[in-house]
Order: sequence, then C-alpha cells, then structure tokens
Amino acid sequence: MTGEPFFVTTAISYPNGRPHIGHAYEAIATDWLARFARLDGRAVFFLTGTDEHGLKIAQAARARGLSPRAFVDEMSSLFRKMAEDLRISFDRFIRTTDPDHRVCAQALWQRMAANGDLYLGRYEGWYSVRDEAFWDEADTTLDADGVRRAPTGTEVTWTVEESWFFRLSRYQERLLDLYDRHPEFVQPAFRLNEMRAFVERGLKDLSVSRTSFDWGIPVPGAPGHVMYVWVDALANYLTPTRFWTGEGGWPWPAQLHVIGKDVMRFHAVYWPAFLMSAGLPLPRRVFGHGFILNRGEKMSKSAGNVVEPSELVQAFGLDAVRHFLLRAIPFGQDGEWSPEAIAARANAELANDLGNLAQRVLSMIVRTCGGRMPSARPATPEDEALAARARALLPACRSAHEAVRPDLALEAIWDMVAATNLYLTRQAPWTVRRTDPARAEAILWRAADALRRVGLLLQASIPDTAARLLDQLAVPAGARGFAGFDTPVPTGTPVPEPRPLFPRLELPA
RNA sequence: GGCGGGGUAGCUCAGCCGGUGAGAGCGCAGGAUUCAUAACCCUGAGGUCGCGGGUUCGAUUCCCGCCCCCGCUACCA
Repeated sequence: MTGEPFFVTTAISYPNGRPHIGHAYEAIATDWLARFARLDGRAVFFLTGTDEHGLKIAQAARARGLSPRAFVDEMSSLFRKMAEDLRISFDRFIRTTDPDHRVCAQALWQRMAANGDLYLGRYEGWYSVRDEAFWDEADTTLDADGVRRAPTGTEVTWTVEESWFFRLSRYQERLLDLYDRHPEFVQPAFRLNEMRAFVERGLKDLSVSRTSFDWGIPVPGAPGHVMYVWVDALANYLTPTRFWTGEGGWPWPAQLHVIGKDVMRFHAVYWPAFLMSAGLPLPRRVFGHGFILNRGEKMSKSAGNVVEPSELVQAFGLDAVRHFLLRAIPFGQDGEWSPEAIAARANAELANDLGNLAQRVLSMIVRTCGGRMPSARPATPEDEALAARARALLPACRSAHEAVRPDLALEAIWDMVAATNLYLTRQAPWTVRRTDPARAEAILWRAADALRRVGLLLQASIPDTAARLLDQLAVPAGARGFAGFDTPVPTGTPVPEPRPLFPRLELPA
C-alpha cells in the first residue's frame, strides 16, 4: 500500500531575478506531495534548487559588477531562503554550480556521446554581439536603414557558431511510443496531446553547447564549449542518484517532476530523449501546473504587480497562503490570486469552518468532560454516517495525491469539516447533556475524532496549523502518521484548554 | 493558418452516452440559534445554460454555421 519510494522534484529556478509567487506556488504544491507521501509512510526524496548557468546570469552579474559566481551565490540564497520561509521540506536544495552536479552533467553527456547521439555541427542565426544572443528571425525587424535589429534594438548579423548537437531526430518514434504506452507520463492529459502533436510534426536536432560564453559546465573533451541549458539543467534531477558511480545515491527514476506549463516540452520531450540516449530509466510522470495570475494578469515588473512571497507570508501568515494556493486553484490550471481572495479563503475555511469547529468541540470537552477525551459509547446511525465519511477521507486524499490534485484533497477535507459542523449542530450535545451526559460525550468524541483525522491530513498542506490542532486534540507525536488514521486518542487522555486555532484576518487596507 | 480546449447564477466552477422543477462553493439578503473565533445551522437569491439554425415527443446536454476566449505550433529559462 505505501511501500513505493517517492522521488519528487520541482523545476530548478533560474535566479536572474528574485523569487516570486510562481516559484512559491510550485514549491508549496510539491511540498504538499512530499509531506503527504512521508505521512503515508513512504520513503521520500524531495529535490528543488536553482539553475545557475547561462548567458543571462552572466549578463545580470556583469550589470551588478559581480562575478557570476558571486552573483549566483547571492541569488540562489534568496531562493533557498524562500523555500525555508515557506517550510518547504526539501531533502536537497541543488545548485547547478554544485561540484557533484558538474560531474553528473558531464557523465550524462558522455553517456549520450557514447551512444552516438552527440555530434559537432554549426549553429547559425541572427546574432547580436551586444546582447551576446541569437534571435529568432521572426523577432527581429529589418529597419528602414537596412539594418536588422533585435527586439532590444541592437544590430544583429547572420552568424555561424560551432556547436554540439543532440540527435533528437532519432527519438521521434520512441517518444511517440512512450506517449502511447504511458499516457500518464505527461499530465494533465491535455498537455500530452500538445506534446504528441509537437513530436508528430517532426523533430530537429538540438543545439546543446555554446562557445559564445563560458559561464557553464565544460563539455568533456571539447575545449571552448560549455553545455547549453538542457543537458545541464535537466541533469539536476539525476545528480542525487550518483548514477555515474553506481552507488550511494537515491534510486533513479523519479516518480514525478512537478513543473510549470512553460517548461513542458523540455521535460516531456527532450528529457526522456536524453535519458533514452543515456540508457537510463525515465521518470514516471511529468506534471505541468498553471500560472498564478495577479487579479487576472500575469505578473511583470512593468505592470508593477510583482509580489514577493515573503510579503504575502508577512501579511497573511504562511498557512493562509499555503492553504489558498493549494485549495483554490485546480492544480494544472491557471489561477487568480488577490489579497482579498487569500483573506476570504482563510477566514471562511481556516477560521470559521475549521477553527471554530475545533473551538466549539474542544471547549465543551474541557468544560463538560473533565478535560479528558471522552469515550465513544454505542453509535447511532448519525454517528455511523459521520464515521464512515471520516474513514473514507484517507482513501479520497490518497487518490487526490496520486492524481496530483491537492485541491481535490482539500475539497474532500473541507466537505468533512462541513459535515462535522452539521453533525454537531444536529446532535446538539450542549442540549443533550442536560438529560443524557453520556450521549453528549459520545457526540463530542465523534466530532473530536473527525477533527483528528482532518488534522492528520492537513499536516501536508498547513503543517503549523495542523500541528496546533493535533496538539489540542492530544494526539501523541508518534501517532500523527497516516498509519494511525484509524487509531483514536485513548479515552481519558487529558485535553488541554483550547486556544483559537486560526485568527480571523483583517483585509489589508 | 493547423491541432486541441472552452464560453452555465455577481465571482469560481459541476453538470457521464439528450428527458420529472438547471446545481455547488464564495459573496449578498433574510431567519434560527447561542456549544463556538458575530462563528455554526436553515432559507432565498428568480441565470436568454455565447449567437443562429437543425435533428427529436423533448437539448444546457446531439449535428451544422457564426462570434469570442485560451493552450500548443522548437533553442529565454
């Protein structure tokens, strides 16, 4: 049931700018997956990090008057800090400048070369000396003065550069076969269709080295060449496996790569082709999530709507942010975000539905049950109905986890919270206890146990709040894994005086 | 242009292979209640189900045309 190891990754971030809510979203969603799997007793390896090579980094560093190395040291630390602030439970924060990653990327390269898939060729295109970059012809303009210019306004000239190429064209059939045999490889499903359509149109070989800049991993045996993005960046997933030594690493393949929809092709086409070339197993799945739009608009510096994750956490608290992102947006779709939406969701669900439920149940237990966990007593049909729902919650959440849909898991959990509130209102233990104290205790026990299960499951999404809830329910630290899902808190266990679980938030002015 | 997906209550969306009075959550308005974080519970809100045709006893659900939106259509990650 729970034996399968779970190696899960985010994409690595390109730290030429500061982390934004999009980075936070991917990290939080993947963190939910990792925490859930750990709670479910699986061996988890959660990898995230930064992709630090390339021209843009070198340019950004120069603009700051820093060496590339000094620049990425600083920028990467911002991403790591973000992950820590968001309580992302990564097992390794990888940097593509890490020594073992360099070895890994070169080992991958050599495997691909050994398979005859890398050859020296020429990369040609419209090159801007000022930008140090090639531009698509479609992006350039031929101005009235007869000069062709890049979007940046700099002059471009047709330039030929020596480059290593990967024989991607060899892999068209094998990729299509992969999509046919393992349609779950690319998710959501509509992305698979896009990837298949892309591959069906025919694949050209891929330029995978550059000589025009040197901030990158050297190509083995090819002085002057550094790897150009794909082999370097994608190899990060392989680095913790130490596949090149055959020992000491986390077992490959990864179960899941969580990525943004913008890097779908690189993970669903190039990456499996690289691995096939290297004779390595493929990851089980690649899941492309959507973007978080600020009031319906993509964030950009020019629009002045860039929000840093730390600001959100400061304004609303970490769990309000985590809860909103996981709950409010169907994972895989784009979603909209606003301060009002975060606060409204937190108030309605964390404070009112959940927090108030905990408060009403626990305060009655403390006040009317002598501060000790009551006992179940014979169950009524209403009790059984609630219990059946509660038991079904773990399987439902497991399904949502398997489907990479935290939103569906949280929907099921909040249905349970609502059912428990309704149960409590209908059973009215505050009235029953005047005539039948034992029955009132049984009702409170039933509600408390539903809350306990909710609390266990919420550890994946809102770990701080969930921990407080479980503390208040007197759930022992050793009984908080899903293995204990059907194990109630023993009758008679002292229950502490409850404190409001989650405060109502005021809207920022 | 090609391929794919969409346009359903103020907002976000459910609505398998056509059929009793078109749903949920949020928001809003009433009510009830007081165990509880003015929370929980109940009720209502009267939406051309994008537009126009067609098939059918009957279509939001099938077919055709049109309008609009979105994704993919290779070297910025």
